[in-house]
Amino acid sequence: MPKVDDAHFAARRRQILDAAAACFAREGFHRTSMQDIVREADLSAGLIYRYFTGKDDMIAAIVAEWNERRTMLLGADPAAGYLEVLRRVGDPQARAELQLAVQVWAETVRNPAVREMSRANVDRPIQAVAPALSELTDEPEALVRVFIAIYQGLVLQTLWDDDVDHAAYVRAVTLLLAPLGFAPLGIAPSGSADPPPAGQQ
Amino acid sequence: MPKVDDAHFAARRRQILDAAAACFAREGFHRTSMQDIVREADLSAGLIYRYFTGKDDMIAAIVAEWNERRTMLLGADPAAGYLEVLRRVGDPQARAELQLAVQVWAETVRNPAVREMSRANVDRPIQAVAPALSELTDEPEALVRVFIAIYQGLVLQTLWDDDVDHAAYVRAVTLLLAPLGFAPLGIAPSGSADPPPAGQQ
Amino acid sequence: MPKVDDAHFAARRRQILDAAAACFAREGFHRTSMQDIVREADLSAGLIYRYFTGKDDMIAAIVAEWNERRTMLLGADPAAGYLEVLRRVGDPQARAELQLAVQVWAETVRNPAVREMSRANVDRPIQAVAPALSELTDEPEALVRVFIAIYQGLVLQTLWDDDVDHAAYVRAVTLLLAPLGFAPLGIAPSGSADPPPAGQQ
Amino acid sequence: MPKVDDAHFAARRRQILDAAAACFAREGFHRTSMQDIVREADLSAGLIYRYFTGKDDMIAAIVAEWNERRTMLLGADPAAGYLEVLRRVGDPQARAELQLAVQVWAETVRNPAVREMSRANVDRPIQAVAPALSELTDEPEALVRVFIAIYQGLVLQTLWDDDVDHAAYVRAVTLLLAPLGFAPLGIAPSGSADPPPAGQQ
DNA sequence: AATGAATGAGTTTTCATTCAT
DNA sequence: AATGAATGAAAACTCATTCAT
Repeated sequence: MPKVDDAHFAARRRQILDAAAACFAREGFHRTSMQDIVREADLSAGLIYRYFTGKDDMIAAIVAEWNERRTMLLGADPAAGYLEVLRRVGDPQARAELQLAVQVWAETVRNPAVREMSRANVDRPIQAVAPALSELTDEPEALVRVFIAIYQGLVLQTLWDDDVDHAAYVRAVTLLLAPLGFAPLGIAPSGSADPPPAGQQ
Repeated sequence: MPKVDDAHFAARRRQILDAAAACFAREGFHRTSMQDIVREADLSAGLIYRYFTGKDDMIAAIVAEWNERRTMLLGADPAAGYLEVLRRVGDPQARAELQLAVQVWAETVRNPAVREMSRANVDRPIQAVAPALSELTDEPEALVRVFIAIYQGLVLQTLWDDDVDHAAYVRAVTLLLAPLGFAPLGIAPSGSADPPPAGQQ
Repeated sequence: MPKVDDAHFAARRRQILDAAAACFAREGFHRTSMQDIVREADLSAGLIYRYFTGKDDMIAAIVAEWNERRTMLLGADPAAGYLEVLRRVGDPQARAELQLAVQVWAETVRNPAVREMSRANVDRPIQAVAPALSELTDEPEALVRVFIAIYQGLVLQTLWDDDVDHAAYVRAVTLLLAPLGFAPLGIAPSGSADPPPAGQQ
Repeated sequence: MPKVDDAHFAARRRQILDAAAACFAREGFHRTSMQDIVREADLSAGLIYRYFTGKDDMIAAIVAEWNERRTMLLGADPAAGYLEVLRRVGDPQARAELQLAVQVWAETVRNPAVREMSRANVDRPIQAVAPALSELTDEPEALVRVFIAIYQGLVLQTLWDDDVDHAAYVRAVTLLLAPLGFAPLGIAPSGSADPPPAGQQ
């Protein structure tokens, strides 16, 4: 087989990363053996090492890819993106992704590279959104952190309980945000509870 | 077995669990070898198996213990306990505990027993607190979930960034909760310790 | 099994080193797998790593031991020792040792630690014997080097030809050395050629 | 196959053998991977197998070639050639060749074909030179063996010590040979470059 | 009760070799 | 003729667990 074109190379890489991500999401990084990935990807052990130097390299690649996707989702309009991300958590199809996210979080503890990437995923929104919040509070960074936490916690709770009511969760979030007059996020207390007290900005 | 032996047994168990928890917090469950624990506990490899049937048993024991502590902290007065727990996240001494929490979260994905315990940690506050919130919203469960998420996300962000301003975070939380007139949690929108000023802002 | 006494430890180490040396002598360092050694020593793979960090560690230990033996042989009386060493080459029982020596020589090329040890095996005799030769030549170091080469070459040639006549070889050496009046080495042209010039001790 | 292809074939073979020899000299036969050779030769993995059946085949080819060169060097006039070979050891440019020689020596232990070739390298000079020495000793074979050993040992010692004084070594050799009136080898006890004093045969 | 030596299956990774293109 | 992607067996090394003492 002569040198294969870039498309093939990319497809193989995809195949490996997808297999790895599936395994990692299921069993975690360190309960997944290279053999597991080889089996899942249905190719030979040796081939993997032409694409990645080892498991850590694959972890890094997966986290980096994940970050890119996240950045793109939030990129254009962080406010709208945030809601989109929040809603996606409730999508049963996204379950593997949530599982993977939690594995990544655990990996941040011992893997500085992964930690930095995850941290960047928090810092970027802070940089992007905090200025717009400075009218509401003089500590806008903390407020963005709370938003992000609200997402992160939802991921965990969704994994632990199939019956989490995501619509209600989003409504509860809007209930909290409405009093801030949080138009920038496009959030309005539509589906639930009382309308925000009049007179509050 | 006389009383002394019970005490001895308990002390040994403690010694092992503490060593294991330290290792797990540092490296995660599945990067920690039994040898690591043996070394940390400074006892013999064989002895561990008289106290635990294997690594999974130790994980279960540690998660169970961790949950007990959590339950106790929140037990009496979940509202007051919540703030206490939130503040503890900022304590540099608690770092290992945060790291361990994240490892437990990752373990919930593949370990049903651990998942059930973690889920119970969410369900219990919901049972305890939701009724008190039903005046504020007709979906109080979701609101409690948000509170818990706010804690969970803070844990992650604290692990990723040494410079998280925990006081500001708590203030941001109070800022969100204030409009709800959230006296039950003892949260007030001012600095932190003061009682909520009448009239707000 | 509780901690075992030093004698047992030493015996195990011996067992491993002997097995390794046998394999190395037969197949060379890098054609010998750890499994080969495990099989030869008739113990488990894991155990080896309680005694040596890896194959390089075993190579180093074997070379070090070999050097010690060599040093001792030459130690007291280098001249007599030299002849003894030379004669040992002809002993069929020593064949494995010769084979091992050649493997060590090959290893010196890429392994600095082994190279230094082998070099020391040349430098030591030079330091010890050269002074005594300074009456015969003003370049005694070179003369010692020649003696050593005469040994090294004999090792090679013995490995290649079962019919090398070692006695004749030793006589040829004495034939060369006799004119130097080389009493210090205790060598006398007994079996061959001309008798040493009269008056020489 | 037209003539051009033969030339091309030979050139490719050269390219592979040179690359292999360089690798082997550096790391030894069994620490050199086919990939190493492929990289050094800058061609494809598959191609090698159109020229050699495998690594052992390449080793055999390299040893055979090496022996040819040696034979040629000594061929015409073993006596003159010997000194030339001895001097070449001191040439820093020849280092790789020395390293390769030692690897070949190690390989003789387990590879009968290589052993036979190396043995032939000793036997040939013995056949060629011993008769001329029979005036000096009735065991001329042993004497030739000593000469060869003097060369072999010098190779080793040169590899272990950059500061070996090769000129002094040659002088020490002549010092030993002088009493034999060893004109046939062209060796004279004076410095080195001078022609042998007249009157000597 | 306690030890830690011993095991052997399992892990990651490398390698010689093949073969479709 | 030449390529280099692909393979799968084997290498080095680790690990949870057992058990004789």
